[in-house]
Amino acid sequence: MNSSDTSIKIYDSLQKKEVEIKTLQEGILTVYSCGPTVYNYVHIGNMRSFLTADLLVRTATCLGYKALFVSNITDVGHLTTDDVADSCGEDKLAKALKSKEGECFQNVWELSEYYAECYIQDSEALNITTPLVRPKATQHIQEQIRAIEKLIEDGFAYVTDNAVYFDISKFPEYGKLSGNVSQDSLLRHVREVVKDSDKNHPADFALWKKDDNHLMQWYSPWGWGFPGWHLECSVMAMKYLGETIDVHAGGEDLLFPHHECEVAQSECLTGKTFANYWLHTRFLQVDGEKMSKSKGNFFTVRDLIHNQGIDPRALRYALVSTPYTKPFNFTKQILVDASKKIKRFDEVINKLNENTRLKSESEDNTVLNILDKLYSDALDAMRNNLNTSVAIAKTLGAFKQIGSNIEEIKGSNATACLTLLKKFDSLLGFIFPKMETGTEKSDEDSSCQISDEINHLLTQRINAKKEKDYALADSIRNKIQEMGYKIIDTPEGSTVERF
RNA sequence: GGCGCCGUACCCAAGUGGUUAAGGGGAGAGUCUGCAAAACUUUUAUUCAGCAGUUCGAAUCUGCUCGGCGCCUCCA
Repeated sequence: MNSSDTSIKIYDSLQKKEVEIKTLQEGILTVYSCGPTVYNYVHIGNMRSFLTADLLVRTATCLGYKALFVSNITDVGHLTTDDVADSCGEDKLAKALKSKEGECFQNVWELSEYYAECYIQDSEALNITTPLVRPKATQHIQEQIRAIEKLIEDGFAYVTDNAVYFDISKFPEYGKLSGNVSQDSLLRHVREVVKDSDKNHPADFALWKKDDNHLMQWYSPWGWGFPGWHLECSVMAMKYLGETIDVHAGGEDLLFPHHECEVAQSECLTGKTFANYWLHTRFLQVDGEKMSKSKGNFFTVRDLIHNQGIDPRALRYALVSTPYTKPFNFTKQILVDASKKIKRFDEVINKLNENTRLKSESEDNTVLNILDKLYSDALDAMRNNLNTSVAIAKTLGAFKQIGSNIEEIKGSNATACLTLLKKFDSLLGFIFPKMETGTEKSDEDSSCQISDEINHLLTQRINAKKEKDYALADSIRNKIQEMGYKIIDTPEGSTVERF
């Protein structure tokens, strides 16, 4: 690998090995990332998988690709038992409406609108690249109906009294993505829940459900009803990115049935490969266990950022600290470590900003050259299957480099360092704070809450120190610490900050 | 039952045929400091779950054993 190499390697779930991405069009990378079903706030596990797509897009962009990125919002059709091909069970949105949290909404439309908006806010907080389009399933019903009509016309789908189904026997490759090729594994869990005796094969999946009682329904050639969950992604990916896309990303759980079904219906629609590469993010665990509400180890992005005061950059740092190919064990410790690093970033950046105003004394570019090399190493790591662990190590190396030479880095050198750090930031996205639009309050928070009382104590301590009354100085420090602040003495004076 | 993953220091973790086996946390030492804290410098795995094999060469490939886990079942 050398610095002019712009190839990107990823682990492709279809080929089940690491491969180099050959884009369909030179210099353009199309990425479709499966977004959330908006029936609740997104949690950190959702975000980890969205972050994978984001990192791929960032890496490609840093390498000079034009990355075309689309990420959907599922706001209809995702049933609670979509696993089974029959798509029976309750609509997730309808179920959410009936739940306690759902009481404040007039209807499912309002509910999905609300959670979709929250999802976008949370994505932005975590500095996830804004997609070109965030298509919603409900805004693409006509496209889905047309796709179903074509599938029926071409003999890939059939109609029963209850639904329109995709006929998996017409697509011999069904199962190629998930490895669920045996009849046994296809049938295993379908048997118990067959609701439609007119189905050809129990594993045939629904493209359209006839249901004139559903809370969200549309009129179709097959009467009132709603689309199946899998079709929306096929239709929207093709609409915005073309019949074949380069990379399709999502959580590992989507591999089957969701992505398997997408492949089948898309490839039957167009006769072309749907996605050349499949990128699946492994699950996130919390303290070694699966994250679930019942275990009480369930974290939403909003809760951590807004209620627990976690810097969104620290959360982002933590969530990407282990490559997407490995399960990630989220712990409080990781978040604490990440927060410390972010704080350090800020300190270094502030100091650099101050130093830009000083006159540069030397023409020595050693540090800059080292930083340049570290950046190219980080980019190489990202090209190599999004190895965030190494990329982060290189980033920390850069900060260490600057930190140990900070007094010598002045003027144009300081400016050049900041420019380089911005390159690291465009790759990894957690170094510089996002420009806040007034919702974030952490800055004022810390300054506001340093009350007059504390400032008074601080002054008293400084005076005590001047008079070499260290016993008094220490007792004042203890007092301040009891109030939840720690003292930082610098050559320029003393300040406090929250623990 | 089927498919798949993982086991690297006290902890997290990168590394997938030849490297001094990254990086972070923790712990120890030093610089600075009245003392702390922070920061900086530095030390911390002759060894990669075990055994056998392939190879000039293995953490990395193959086989077996032991241990942990995921998916196929709500999920990103």
